[in-house]
Amino acid sequence: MRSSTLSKATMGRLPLYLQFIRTVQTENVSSATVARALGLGEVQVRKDLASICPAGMPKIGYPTERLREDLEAVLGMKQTIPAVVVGAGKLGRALMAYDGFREYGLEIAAAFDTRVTDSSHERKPILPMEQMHGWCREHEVHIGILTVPAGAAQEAADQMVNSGITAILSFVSVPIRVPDTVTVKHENIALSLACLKIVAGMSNETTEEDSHGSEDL
Amino acid sequence: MRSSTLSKATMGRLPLYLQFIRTVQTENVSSATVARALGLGEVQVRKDLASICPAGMPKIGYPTERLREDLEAVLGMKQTIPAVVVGAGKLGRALMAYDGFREYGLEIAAAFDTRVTDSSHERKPILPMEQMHGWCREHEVHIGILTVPAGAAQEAADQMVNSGITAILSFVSVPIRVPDTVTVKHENIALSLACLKIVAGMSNETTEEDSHGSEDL
DNA sequence: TATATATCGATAACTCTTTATCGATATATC
DNA sequence: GATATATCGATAAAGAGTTATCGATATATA
Repeated sequence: MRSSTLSKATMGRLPLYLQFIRTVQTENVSSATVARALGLGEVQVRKDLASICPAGMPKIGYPTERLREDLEAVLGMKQTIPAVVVGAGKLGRALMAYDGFREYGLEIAAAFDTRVTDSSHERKPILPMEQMHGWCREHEVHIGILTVPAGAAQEAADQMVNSGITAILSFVSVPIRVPDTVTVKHENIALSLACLKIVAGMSNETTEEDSHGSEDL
Repeated sequence: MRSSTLSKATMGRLPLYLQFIRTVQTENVSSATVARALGLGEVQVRKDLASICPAGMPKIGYPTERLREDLEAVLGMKQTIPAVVVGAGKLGRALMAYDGFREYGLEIAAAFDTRVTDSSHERKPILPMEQMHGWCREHEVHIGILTVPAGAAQEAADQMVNSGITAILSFVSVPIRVPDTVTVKHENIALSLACLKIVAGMSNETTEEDSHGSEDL
């Protein structure tokens, strides 16, 4: 199992590196530069980058172009693959319109909803749920974004799984049950804000001890 | 309370517990039940809960009501505090309409944008950026959600800081620079999806050598 | 009352992640 | 060519987080 020594933690930082590397203009970039820009430890950056790009050179750093390519390769951004949105409410439609996905090799191809509202002014089709199965099979879509109301989440998820979706990004605040073969990632925005509230010390209970400014959680 | 023994990891799970506890109907709930429901380890749940609720009893479990209260207390949900949205685009307006924040003691009070579009049909005001400073000071708002285009992010963030915002939830994909006194949490949706793409094994780039299915991340 | 059982809390063992240290090397300067 | 310096990769140490184990205890049952 020595094929990918990429730990979860490292994996989570790779997109961050890519984001920054894309802004670098110089031919080479050192771990120290990256570390400073992203507020990470220099050694950590070196360790992360070494694990995916063997082109680092003493005194020089990493060749920017090569590093970017390697990052994109590992992150699977060479090709753009399609995703669907399930639940064409406000959030769902906002995500459809969001063009930031392309940078990461993803494209939202369509949305599905039980109530098909007017989608004539949208650039991408909003289709009735009944068509999801056929549509996803036909277009070989395996990634779905779930943005339905909590009450409809489980049923929608079931239909997604049934349609061949194997990876779900859920914005629903309740947990959903899926087979082991399907991966679910919850993106609880309210929860994120709540954490921020805590971190920012707006709740009487503060974790007052880490003074070295790393502000994740 | 001096219980600053709450690790980041634990902190991140507390809202998850709260979410589930709120659905529990029985008078008491055991760590095993919670663990099963959330797919966590039984011991881990016990450790987490023990750190915030001393009312666990052998053979009984935790008193549901008491546990909920303690969770809400630690998470600072006793009182609802206001937040503002900066950038009233599609995502910004979708977040304004999202009512899941209240469950976590947060409420979006208003939005600000450079171009003030028609907000007469919105329940909450969308105001011009120029008014942010005064408005936030007057209403004592210290949490902001940043949903402007990447190019406008830094300037908007500066204005937020200047308006007294000390915690920012950013949906912008570029890093923003803020003083040390301000906490920023990035919520990169595209990035989340990208990770999912990797996890779901759609980027055949991860395991080139023989792999035994090391399913990390 | 005695025994059995479910469950907690604490300690310890383990694993994962981060940080520190150090020798090696590419380039620059003398 | 010799020396200095920036930077890498590797190894080791330290720190966090997770999982396993075990004794203690509240209730149930005989």
